[in-house]
Amino acid sequence: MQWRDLRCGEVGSEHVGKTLTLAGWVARRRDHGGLVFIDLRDEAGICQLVINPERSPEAAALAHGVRNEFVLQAEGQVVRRAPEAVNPNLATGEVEVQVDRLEVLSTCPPLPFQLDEEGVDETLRLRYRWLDLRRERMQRNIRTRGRMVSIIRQEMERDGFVDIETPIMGKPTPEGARDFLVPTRLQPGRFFALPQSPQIYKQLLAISGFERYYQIARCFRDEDLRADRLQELTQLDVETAFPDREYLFALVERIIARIWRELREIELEVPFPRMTHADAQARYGTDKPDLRFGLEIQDVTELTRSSEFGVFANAPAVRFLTVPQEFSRSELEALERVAKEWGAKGLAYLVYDEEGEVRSPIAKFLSEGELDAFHAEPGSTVLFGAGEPALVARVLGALRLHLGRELGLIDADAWQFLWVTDFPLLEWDDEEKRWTAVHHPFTRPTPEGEALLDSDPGAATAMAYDLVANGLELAGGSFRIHEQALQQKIFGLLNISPEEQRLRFGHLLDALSMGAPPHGGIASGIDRLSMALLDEPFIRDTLAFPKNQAGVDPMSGAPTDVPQEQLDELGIKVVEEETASRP
RNA sequence: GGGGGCGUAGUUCAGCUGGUUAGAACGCCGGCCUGUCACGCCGGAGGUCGCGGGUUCGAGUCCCGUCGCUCCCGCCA
Repeated sequence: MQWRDLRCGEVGSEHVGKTLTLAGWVARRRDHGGLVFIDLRDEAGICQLVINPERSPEAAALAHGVRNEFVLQAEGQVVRRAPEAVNPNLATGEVEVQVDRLEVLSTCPPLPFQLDEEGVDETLRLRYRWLDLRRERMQRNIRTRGRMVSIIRQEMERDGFVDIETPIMGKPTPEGARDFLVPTRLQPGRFFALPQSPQIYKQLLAISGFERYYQIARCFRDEDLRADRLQELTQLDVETAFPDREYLFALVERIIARIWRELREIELEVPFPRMTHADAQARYGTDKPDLRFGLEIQDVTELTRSSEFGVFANAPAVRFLTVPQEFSRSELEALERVAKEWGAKGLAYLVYDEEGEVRSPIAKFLSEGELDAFHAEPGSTVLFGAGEPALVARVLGALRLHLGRELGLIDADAWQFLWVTDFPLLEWDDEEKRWTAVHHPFTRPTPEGEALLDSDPGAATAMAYDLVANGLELAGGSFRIHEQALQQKIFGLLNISPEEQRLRFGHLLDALSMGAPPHGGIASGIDRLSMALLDEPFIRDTLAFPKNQAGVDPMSGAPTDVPQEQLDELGIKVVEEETASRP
């Protein structure tokens, strides 16, 4: 019998005297009154061993000198501990075992950091990740993530999706993120690329007749890391032939609802609400609105077109936020700094004090009609954004989020899932002077969008959608282009020449020409999903072995230099030493 | 590529405007304690204040540079 079986219920007298064999880490040892107490930790929790030197001199001798984090194996009998007879704040488990025999399986020096301490330097934690992972929180994260993936697989297979692996070594992609490249000895001077996603493969599978494909796929992007961003990420990758958006949304809702129900005991309301991308931009200034609080953006562009205030009159967009708080001069300066960080030139405001009097440097330029339109309750502040619509949205969206956090408007226990639909198809890149794909170049325009491709491509909408939860993007997908001609047209708009199209995407274009069914799907970041599920602010703590923010693994030291012979074989010459220091 | 923050004992941190031998807690080592459980009590070891330079009679503290970490912007179809 294992002690963890006892923990399912209360330890009763029927258990007393049962012999147990158990093994685990020594979490703590105390000597008291001639007895030795050892808190033994295994994956199920903590149980306490009591060693009486008179009853088992052998065990006592072994226990002597045992510090934290040794590995022990012990045999002994369960001792019942009546709750009223012991400290009610019993911290080391409900089961106590009187030890008859004990063996030290493995010894340990003092640890480089204490496992019960929070805020330990991340480099240190990553360097000794095998210790860090012993901590309760990390055990919970990794185990919960495993159970989450298991639920995902069950649900996908229940609906007849086939798990198909796709190559890790593939072809570099010209669009999107930077590729990780892999040289090969058999083809010196040529490179594979690690997949940024299995996008083209899954489309080819749909064309092959696998009408329901899924994969828990590893993806790689050689871009800078963030608290919620990895270079090497895992995603649930889904593709269907003859796609049905309602089915895909319902599938994802079903999976997520089950995950939250079984792993968090939270019942989510399904179906999740929906909002168009245009609506999200206008009302929340972002494509991933956090709906746990209001503070919506309002538009007054029409009204201010004839304003006496030049900044408003000349701006292509004027919008504002009404905040239920009277800000001081210094608070407004701090808010202006936030606005400037996001690209605003300044921050115009109207403060209504407790008497309802207006305090503002711009009030004197505003007409009666304007002041009426902006009017707010006493003890509140109106914050303006004026300029290009995209900029105004970005600035006010950032201010809204900043204020939501600062003013404590966010209900930390709430879960606000949201489908954002009808994304734009294309986006103008001012630096490169060309259109780029908002989602990816294989995304299908809506029928209305397709009609606009020649006249006003920037206004074309796409059959693309994202799932957002509490302001975090958890999934995204689209219907794909399944006609060769339309795909070529989009490539053309993206400024990819026919020669380049052939070179980069010849296989896809050929496949599209050979009876490709309509297809589409969705992908969801498992790491982000874990973050949300676990309430973890840092994505790296949802992974067993992450890299640090510099993309380095402090444990192994990777990436490292390689011997010259290895490079010679690959036909690679390293021209310039990187300035980054080596571990 | 740019901006902010941090770097002091094994760990987490304190160290005000520059001023004796740089502190605390936890951890570690030794001793005491007959049921401890954040045990308690007594004692002890442990520091190139990231590194280099400068200002000063005097620098953990001020200045410059540099390295590392972290958060953000850019970037992330």
